[in-house]
Amino acid sequence: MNSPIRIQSCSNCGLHDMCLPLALTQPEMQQLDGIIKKSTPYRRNEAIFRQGDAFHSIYAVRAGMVKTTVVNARGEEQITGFYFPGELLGLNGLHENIYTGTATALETVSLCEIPYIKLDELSALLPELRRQMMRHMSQEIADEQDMMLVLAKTSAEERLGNFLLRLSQRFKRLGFSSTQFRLPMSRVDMGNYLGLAVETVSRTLTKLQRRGVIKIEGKEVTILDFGGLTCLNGNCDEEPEPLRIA
Amino acid sequence: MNSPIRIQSCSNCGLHDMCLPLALTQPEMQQLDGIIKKSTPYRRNEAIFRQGDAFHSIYAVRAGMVKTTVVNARGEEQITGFYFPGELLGLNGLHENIYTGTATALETVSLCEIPYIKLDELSALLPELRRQMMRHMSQEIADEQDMMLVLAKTSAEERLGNFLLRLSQRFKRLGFSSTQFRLPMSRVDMGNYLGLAVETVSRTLTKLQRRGVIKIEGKEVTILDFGGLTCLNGNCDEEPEPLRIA
DNA sequence: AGTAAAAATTGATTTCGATCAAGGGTTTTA
DNA sequence: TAAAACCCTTGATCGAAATCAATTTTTACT
Repeated sequence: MNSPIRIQSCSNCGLHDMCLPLALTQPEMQQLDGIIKKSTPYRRNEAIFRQGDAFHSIYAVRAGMVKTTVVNARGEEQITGFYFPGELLGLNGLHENIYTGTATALETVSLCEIPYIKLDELSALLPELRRQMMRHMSQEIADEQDMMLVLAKTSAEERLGNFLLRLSQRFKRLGFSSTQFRLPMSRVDMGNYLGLAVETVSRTLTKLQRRGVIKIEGKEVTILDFGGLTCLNGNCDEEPEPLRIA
Repeated sequence: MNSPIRIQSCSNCGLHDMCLPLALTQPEMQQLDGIIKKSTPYRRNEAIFRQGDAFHSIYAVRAGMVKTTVVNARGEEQITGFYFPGELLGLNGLHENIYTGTATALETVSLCEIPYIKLDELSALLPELRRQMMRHMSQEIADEQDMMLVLAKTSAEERLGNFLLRLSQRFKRLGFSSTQFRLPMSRVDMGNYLGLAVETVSRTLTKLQRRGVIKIEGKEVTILDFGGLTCLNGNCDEEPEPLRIA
């Protein structure tokens, strides 16, 4: 039913499958084991770290999905990202040694914990891992800038289309079907992330379904027409077909 | 008239004033000089790097202000940030060796260029500089997440209020007045950054002025009531005074 | 299994900000 | 110093999505 996405542990770094192909010697592997802790699993809705907590670790997702949120002074909450296996959590904690957001498990989640104080030690041992981490940070900056564009400039339909496409790509990268997958988050969460009311999310999904671009049954999504979705992002010449109401 | 904000070069790292207080020996300083290039000044509207260019360098702003933009497939452009002296440009280029955005000088700008291929060399020479860079990246991630919240959840008034406050803080950090400063960007740019139409920016600034929170004459801003602005961000108990039309 | 609680859908109405339109200012450039 | 290009402001209208409201479906719990 609600089984989390699970991937094999990376045979090179022991973190996850998405690692660089590092060529490690046996003693290096053992050293690594002493630094990186495999955490006990987190359950649905359990917090991994909270906004304002003292920063102590970066986490790599091994299985399951995680959301991160920030809260402003007025108490409004914004989901800032969904994290898949192979992605890193807590990168925004380094600059002032405080987590600037909260990470919550969307389902049963298992993680690797990399204590911050071991980071230099780790860097020395594995310079490639450090570079990898910087690439992850760079990726996150680029992704968030794209998200700013989405939030500032696009319609509800475009946002949902873009969102589904990006989910699809990530499932594909993990070796799962890119045309059929299970949404790990609620409609409320989608709306929160995309800056839309739940009602708008629901209506828009229905609209896309009527148009024959997707099929959606509860949390199960099937993408029927990638072209139609890509169109919404402007990657096509013609405008999408206007909805013809029966 | 249009003189860029200029700060003294950092006596430690030679990059800028905002650096960590690094204790460098004379030979270390000389090595650094060979790695970091002081670029020729860029003029208003000149591009420093463009979206899609091969990634080659990270830049530190020494004087003047810079904006960065991303463009989506439909050709819509979004300003993703304004960069002040002491801040780093190009951090989003590392992950796939391509700049994922464009950086443009808002006024005459001088920069330090740190070639990417020298980055490892530099890291070895100055581990503290590497940590500093990671902190900058972390800061950028956190800032952008805050911006996502602003774009997804707040009204035009709140966005402008938040924007002016953050500008004010940055001017203060550079040793300038936090209550009176010159906006380095046009109303169009503000609107673009904040996800608002120019007309809305203009109207909202007028409204804030009528309410006596700010005074604005062209590009010169005076903040008259910090409390009033902070209120807009939810950092106060009472709601802001509704505008009483004369 | 049965019930309570939570999540999702659909409809009606309202609202904030986009868009359209026009006029006045202010820098550039020749 | 003209004129051209751009920038800013204000007004009127319109529309996409928020909000309010009600029902149905799904999930969680005893």
